[in-house]
Amino acid sequence: MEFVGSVVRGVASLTQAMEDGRTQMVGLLLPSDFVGRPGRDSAAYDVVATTDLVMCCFRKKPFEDMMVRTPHIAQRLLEMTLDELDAAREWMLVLGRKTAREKIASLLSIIARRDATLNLAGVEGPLEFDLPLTREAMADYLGLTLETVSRQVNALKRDGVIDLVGKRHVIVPDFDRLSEEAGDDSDGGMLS
Amino acid sequence: MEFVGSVVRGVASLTQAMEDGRTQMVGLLLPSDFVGRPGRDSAAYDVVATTDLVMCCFRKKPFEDMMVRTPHIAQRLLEMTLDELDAAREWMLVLGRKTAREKIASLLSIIARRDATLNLAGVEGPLEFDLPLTREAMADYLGLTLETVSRQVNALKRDGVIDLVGKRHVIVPDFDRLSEEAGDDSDGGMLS
DNA sequence: CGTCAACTTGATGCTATTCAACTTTGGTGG
DNA sequence: CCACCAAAGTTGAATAGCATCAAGTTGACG
Repeated sequence: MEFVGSVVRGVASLTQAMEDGRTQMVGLLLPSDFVGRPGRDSAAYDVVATTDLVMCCFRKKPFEDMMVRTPHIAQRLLEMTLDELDAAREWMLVLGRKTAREKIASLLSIIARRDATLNLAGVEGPLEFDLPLTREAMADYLGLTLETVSRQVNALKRDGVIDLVGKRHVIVPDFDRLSEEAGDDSDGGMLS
Repeated sequence: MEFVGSVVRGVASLTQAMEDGRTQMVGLLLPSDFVGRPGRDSAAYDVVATTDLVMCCFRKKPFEDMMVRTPHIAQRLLEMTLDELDAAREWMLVLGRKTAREKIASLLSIIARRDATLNLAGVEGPLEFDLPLTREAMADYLGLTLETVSRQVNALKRDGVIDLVGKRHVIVPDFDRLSEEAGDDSDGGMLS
């Protein structure tokens, strides 16, 4: 990898594969995410664009030089890396302990939240967004098969947790309901 | 969390839990690992010692001040965090895509490797170490139940991949064999 | 020698996978 | 404009793998 940079528009995925073809997505790169590993040569993972993608890139070497000269940048990068580490660990809980339905709900919840904050919408009222992933990509992210993804997405639709327009456009009428389904259950017992 | 520090002796675990009790270990802290989150107050996870533990601690505030004054430290910390991120992502593949048997083999493989590098032993000949984790802790790390852990550990023993002395002391006669079982299959096809 | 936590083992059921067929969608060229 | 195709997605039936529940067993320690 000759470059580092950050995603401006579109979605890319970071995947890891075994020789027999089993694949796990280990990172979802949405707009504003940083890509690359200053101080490392090894490209440990495959980076693949899953939609049309616009990135803002720097040659790695000059960037690293700048890092050494500008302590602020290293500190900012450390913060971003800690955020990524948090995200990775949150995802470990999803992969290790959640059911298929909860996994789907978790993914939709994350994308919805990201999309909402980016599009300056409040968390009130129905959220709405396009899935930037195929069913197969979702399966690779969630540690499921694409068939199971399909079944559970449609189950959530049948149960009114989400609504679908076509196969990719998702409407979330009640975000708290989705969070419950994800097992995140943020609010606990709100009133009394 | 008032402190940051690093593990000197013993093992601690970083876990995340859902309200209903499901638990996922998101990090295994072995000697030389760093603990804590400079620049963050939130204690996002539970840190629990799983054996007797000796740590080398600093109060967080002075440590952060030192970080600002000494760019080197921030850069070293960034490297360590990137390593942790790699480890977390490797573990995502384990959690998402590996079978119970492969998960067990992966865990043993990691502990064996860590233990070997720490005890300055080569990777040749039989490796030998004590499991620093109960079956339940292993289950929480692997996203399995403790019963499945027990069954698969004993299956690996029956198949001669490992040998057990008591319930905790593990002997690995052939590390490559263990790697194969873990699905890591490093060597591929060595001779022709 | 009794007790408790860690661990093992067995029987059963459920969830997600597997394999296979089928449908929908969007794009291409006749 | 429509027939055709490939890629994406859906659906069904059968099965495997792990979870669950329920007894046991072992080993360390008072």
